[in-house]
Order: sequence, then C-alpha cells, then structure tokens
Amino acid sequence: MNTAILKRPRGRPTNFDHEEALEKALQVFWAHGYEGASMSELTEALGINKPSIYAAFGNKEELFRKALARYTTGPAAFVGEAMKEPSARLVVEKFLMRAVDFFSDKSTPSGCMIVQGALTCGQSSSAIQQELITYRNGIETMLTKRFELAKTQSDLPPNLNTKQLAKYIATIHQGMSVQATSGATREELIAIVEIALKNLPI
Amino acid sequence: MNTAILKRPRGRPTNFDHEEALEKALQVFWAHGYEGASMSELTEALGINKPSIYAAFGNKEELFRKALARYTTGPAAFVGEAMKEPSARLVVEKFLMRAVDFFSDKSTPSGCMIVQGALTCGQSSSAIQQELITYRNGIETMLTKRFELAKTQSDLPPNLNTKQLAKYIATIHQGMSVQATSGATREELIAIVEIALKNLPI
DNA sequence: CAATTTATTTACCATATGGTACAATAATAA
DNA sequence: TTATTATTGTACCATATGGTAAATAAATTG
Repeated sequence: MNTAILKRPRGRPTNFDHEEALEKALQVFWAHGYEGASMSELTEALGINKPSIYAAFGNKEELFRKALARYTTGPAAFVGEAMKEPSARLVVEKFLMRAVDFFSDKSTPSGCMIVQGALTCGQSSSAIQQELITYRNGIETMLTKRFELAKTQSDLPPNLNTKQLAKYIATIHQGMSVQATSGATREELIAIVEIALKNLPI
Repeated sequence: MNTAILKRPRGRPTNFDHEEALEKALQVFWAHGYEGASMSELTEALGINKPSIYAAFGNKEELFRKALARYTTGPAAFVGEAMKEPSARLVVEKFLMRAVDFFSDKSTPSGCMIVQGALTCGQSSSAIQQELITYRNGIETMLTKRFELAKTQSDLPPNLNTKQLAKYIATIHQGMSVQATSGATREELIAIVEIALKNLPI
C-alpha cells in the first residue's frame, strides 16, 4: 500500500509525518495569523523541534506558504468547486453558502486565512501581506471569469459589469470572514447570505 | 486664549503636545495594527522617547486604547453622524458612502482600524482583540437601534428583522475595509456600494 | 564490521520586544 | 537661593523573536 516505505532514503528516517505537521501548522497560522503565530507556538503544536521544522520547510515564511497552499487545496477548495455550478446565480449561492459552513465549522479556526492571515502587520511581514492580497484578488478573478463565461451562455446580460459584481460578492465574503471571527453564529451568517442573495442583481 | 499655560503645573513642563502625539500614534496603529506597530516605531513616529510615552499614556495597550478613542471621535465619527439621517434608507446610504470616502482617503491609512487593528493576533493581544470585537458590535447595535426607531416611525415594516439587516450592512462595511486595504480604488468601492444600495431590502 | 548519510537534540546566537531605573534638567514654590 | 516637583535622555532589563551550529542518533551502503 504505502510505497513510501518500500525504498527508504539513505540516512536517518524522518520521525514525523510532513503532511500531519503541515496540517497542524495550518491550524496555528489560520487561528493567529502569520505574525501572531510564533515559532515556539508552532514547534509546540507540531510536536517537533525547530531545527526539524527548518530542515523540512525552510523558514517561517516558507512554512506559512506551504500551509497556505494546503489551505487552498484542502479546506478552502470549495471556492473552486463553487465555480462549477451550472449558472452564475448558483455559483454565487454555492460560494456564499459553503463559505458559511466553512466559517461556522467549529473544528477549524473561524474566518478565512486568506483574509485574516496578515491584513495589517509590521514591515517585516509585508511580503506575506502582499501575497495574501494576490490570493484575494485571485478569488475575485475566478468569479469574474465565471461571470464572463455566463455571459457567453446568455446566463448573464451582456452589459453587466462582471468585475464589479465579482468584487461585490468578494466583499460580502470578506465581511463574513470578519463576522465569523467576531463571533457571528452559523444562523447569523445564513441570514446575511439570505439577504445578499434575495437582493442579488442577477 | 490658551488657558493651559495660564497656570503651569509644578515641575518641568512637558515638551510635546499630547494630542499631536496621540494623533501620530493613531496613524501608526491604524496602518500596522496593534501587534504590527512596535514601540520603537511608535517612539520614532511620535518623536519622543519611550519613558515620556509611558509617563503620558501608560503602556502600549493604553496608548492603543487612547488612540482608538481618538479614532472613533475623530476620523470615524461619521458613523454616529450617519445615524442622524432622516430615514433608514438614507442612514445606510450615508454610512456606506461616507465609509467609501473614509477608506479611500489617501491622507490616512486604508481600511478601518476597528476592523483590522487586531483581527488575528498572538495570545498576548487577546484583550485588545476582544475590545475591537466589542467596538464592531457597537456599530451594529447603533444600526439596529436606528432601524428600530425607523420602525416606530413607519419608515420600516414592523416585521423586518433589524438585527439581521444591521449585520448585513456591517458585513458590507467590514468587507469594504478589507477591500480598501487590498488596494481597491475609490471608484471600485463606490461600485460596490451602488450594487449594495440598488438591491437593499428597504 | 566501518563508512556514509540524514534527522534529531541541545544549546546557543543576534536582534527585537515591551518596559524601566536613574541621573540630569527645567520649571515652580518658599 | 534653595527645595520641590515633574519630565527628559541615556542606558539598561528580562524576555521573546526567528534562526542555527554542533554533536548525537539512526538508518543505508559497501
């Protein structure tokens, strides 16, 4: 089954599972943000010593990037999934509703890591801050492209400004992330989405 | 005119203007958040040495609280002002439109300090984090109360859930704060508000 | 077996953090 | 003038930060 142990590499074997460790790092960064997560908290959470972390993942920045990649392909993968819905309207519904599930999942930190990982920070973290902005823009771009596709399918009117609509949806998503971190309940988040959907311009 | 110098206090006079210093501290905290603003950056920005800051304002937490108070009664006072508009609809319009002006003002940091001052942080800042949540809830409560008043004036239907509506408006506001910090232009923010207003349930 | 390779542990590094002791300074009060 | 009071500047403190050197341990190769 596990092909990884069929042919062991040369030296002393690694004593921890990289994916498991990355998952734990993700939880810490997700909960406290890039700056708010200290290396000592991370070492404690991962259960391995610092030199092992640095050997396996590079440095704090790299560890964050790898945790972030895991985040987007794991818990936050629903964003890409939502784009596959058959109509623009359903895409928005799915995106926002799944975001509510996501934000109110009590087994994970509240809020979106891409929104809150480094919104404000010291100068030393500006690289990460900028990368998260790029990720946020990426979500907007996904929405825009999906709306453009809907236009070609006569699912949306040709005069509709897809970029603006995407930005509006992203704004609600980001606002809900803040709400979730502020303690908003699942029911409250659903109410927000219902208001938003009931009054959607599409 | 200046009554403060008519009767000087006993010892060596203070060498800096407290309000000016607080204003500079506000700018730093606003731009970098509570944790992201270091005492050394603050001392440099205020142009006074650390012992003077501590003598005048207590400690970093107290300095932040005083800067935050200045924020709410100064640049962010428009929130309370907006509540005075004659109808619920106009309250929301004014609140969101003035927020756009506020967020896109190039002479101040982008985004809202109450939203971004300590969204995520290390454990040592959880007190400030909690206080900012309380401030955010306060804005929602202002909106709720204003909508309740509108009900008594037959300005809003009696069956309308004012808390939910307030939370929805607050969500858009918070989302726009994230957008502003991510580089959204004034025009883009206006477009967001226009979509939101065009589809308002009131 | 020894040699080699890699990972772990321990202990440490330079720097930055929030915060302060203490002496010097500048004002007022007597 | 002298005493008193309060603020300033310098120099410092304990601790935490991200990060690493060096020795040790555990595996494979020959």
